[in-house]
Amino acid sequence: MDQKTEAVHTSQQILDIAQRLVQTRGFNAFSYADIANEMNVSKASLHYHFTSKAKLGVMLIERYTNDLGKILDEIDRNADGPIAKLRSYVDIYTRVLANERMCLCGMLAAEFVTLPRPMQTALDDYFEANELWLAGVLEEGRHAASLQFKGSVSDAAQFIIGSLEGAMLMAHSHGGMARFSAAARRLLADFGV
Amino acid sequence: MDQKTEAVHTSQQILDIAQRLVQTRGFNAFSYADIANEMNVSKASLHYHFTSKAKLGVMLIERYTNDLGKILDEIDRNADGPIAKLRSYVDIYTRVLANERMCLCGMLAAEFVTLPRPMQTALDDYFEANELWLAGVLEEGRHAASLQFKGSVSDAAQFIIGSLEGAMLMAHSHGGMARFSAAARRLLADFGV
DNA sequence: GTCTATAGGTGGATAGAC
DNA sequence: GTCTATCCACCTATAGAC
Repeated sequence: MDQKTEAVHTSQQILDIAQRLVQTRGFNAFSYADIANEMNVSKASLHYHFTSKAKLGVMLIERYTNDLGKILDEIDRNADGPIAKLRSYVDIYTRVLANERMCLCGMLAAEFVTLPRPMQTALDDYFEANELWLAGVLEEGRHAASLQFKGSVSDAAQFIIGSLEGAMLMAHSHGGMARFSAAARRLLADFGV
Repeated sequence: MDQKTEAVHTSQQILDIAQRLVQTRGFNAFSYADIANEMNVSKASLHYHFTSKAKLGVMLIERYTNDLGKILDEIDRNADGPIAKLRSYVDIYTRVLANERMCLCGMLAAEFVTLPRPMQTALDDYFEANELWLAGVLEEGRHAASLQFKGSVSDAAQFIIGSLEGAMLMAHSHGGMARFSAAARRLLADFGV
């Protein structure tokens, strides 16, 4: 492996570990030392790849948003209709929780006021992306009469996001996967799924 | 005011400030220094009232749980039937958010794995108290046919708690009170309210 | 009950050698 | 790219005077 490949690889590994730490402990409760210990490198090495914790945080959110985009694209390509899309969307959360993690951005939402501005902005983008995609699915479902719900699609989209994040938050600390699954089933049922 | 009264007053004031800081910033993102600055006393004085941050945290949760108990008792005395009780329960969250705060225990739930054991245990008790009370209301409402929902009362109670905490979490950082109110309306509607 | 002073640790970040 | 060494700010907590 040449230097550049190695560099990319290291950066990715740092992001992977940092992401897991944020998803389990939160942004304010992990440190460069945590990552350094796990990788058996010095803290200074990490600063070579990410000059500040704030920038590392922004990169985490942007990568997470990007990964979500790819998943949503794949759902759009493969899922057969709004009901399947909604189910697949819920499955995203299920898989995260199965890894004993919180949604990265749900965790960061709790810490929102303590985060540096650039991270707050990146968070806004993440949730907006979720909302826009969901609104599209709901609109499609309403038009095809395969989904039943009242009110605006954006209100409904925001409700779904909030309920899933909240169910995840509670399941992560109290009740585990069984609790989340029950909540997800009930939520889907509210939309006729 | 004698010494004892003064002591109680000071402890309460510390708890009040600490509670607000946890509700807005989280347990890991506030310090004795924050409280000391606000009260114009030294950090050491605070340690006289609460020897450790962990104990302060436990006291916060216990007081919060206690206050909730009083509110629920009052709802039980004054509210006319399950529908009114459910509405009043949602209003508790609304009032917290109107103060530009998160639910104390919702915030702590996000930080759960980083909290000292005694705080985790106290958190369990808080959510169990919510769930038990809600389950009672739901049972009553199902029996009187004033509330409509499927599945077990405890699943439904857990769903309500998760959805409200999640709606609050999202509203706190994105969308504000309007977003929470819309979510609360939709949630109540799902139970025929 | 409150203070000053301080201990002992950890945080993020930088300089400069290799 | 990684290291050691170091800085400075902040953290929780304690000792001891008042």
